[in-house]
Amino acid sequence: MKKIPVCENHEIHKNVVDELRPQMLSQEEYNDLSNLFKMFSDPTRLKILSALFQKELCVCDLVALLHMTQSAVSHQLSVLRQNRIIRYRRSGKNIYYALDDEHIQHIYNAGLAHILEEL
Amino acid sequence: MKKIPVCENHEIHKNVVDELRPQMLSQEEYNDLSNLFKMFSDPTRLKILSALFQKELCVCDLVALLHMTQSAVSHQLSVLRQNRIIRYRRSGKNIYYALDDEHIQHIYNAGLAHILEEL
DNA sequence: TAAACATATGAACAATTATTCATATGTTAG
DNA sequence: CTAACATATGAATAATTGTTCATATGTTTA
Repeated sequence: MKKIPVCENHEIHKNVVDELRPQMLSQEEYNDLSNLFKMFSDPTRLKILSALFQKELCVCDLVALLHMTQSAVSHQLSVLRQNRIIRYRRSGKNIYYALDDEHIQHIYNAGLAHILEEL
Repeated sequence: MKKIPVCENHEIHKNVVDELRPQMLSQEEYNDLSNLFKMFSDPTRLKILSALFQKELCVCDLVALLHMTQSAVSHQLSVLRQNRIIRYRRSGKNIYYALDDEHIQHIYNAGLAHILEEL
């Protein structure tokens, strides 16, 4: 004789959950938010972002700075671009990338504060 | 006749890169930081975190709130635990989870501010 | 116009990840 | 002690992801 192992029948717990529910975001908002944080979840992208915090840079600058292939850097720039984290402008043969939003640095710094405190 | 397509020979660009380099973090710091943000890069984990911002909860509360299997929730709790994002305490048959650090909510809010502004 | 340069992009591949299923562990009630 | 409950965990799997390789696109120079 099997029972579903979920404690929804406990009245106390049910009330707790009912109180929480209205405060939750929508599925779409959680998706958007997780996609945003995904942009910060790779070391290469973090390097690119922290370089762009300092100044606008072209792709070859980033390639030289990161010691990575041009293709790998370009692919990550493409991801950041598509998620509106960075923007670009063309200048002759070069394409210069820059941050699209000052929020980005704020998110980055909030994370950095956390890992620097963990010593 | 092939040439390496990297603009390091351009003196201007080289100076730019040399100025940036000392400001960069170490590889290990970028790894730690990306791992931290990875914790926020999944909708299920974000739901768990935003629920725990409000109050300490046991696993079955989260299962009821998220409408997910106990196993899926438990696995994500395990990930968050191992990364020291949340802590737990046992109380009888239940295990209660709570945030380990108030930085977590700060990072979350910084991200949330960004997506809510994008309307 | 052709060659060189700077960057982008598609396909392929290995690595990582979120969930499910089955089962194990630890706790309490009877 | 045994059954029921609450939670954890290992294995399997499908989906996602970061990099590489090869090649395409767009710009400038000669």
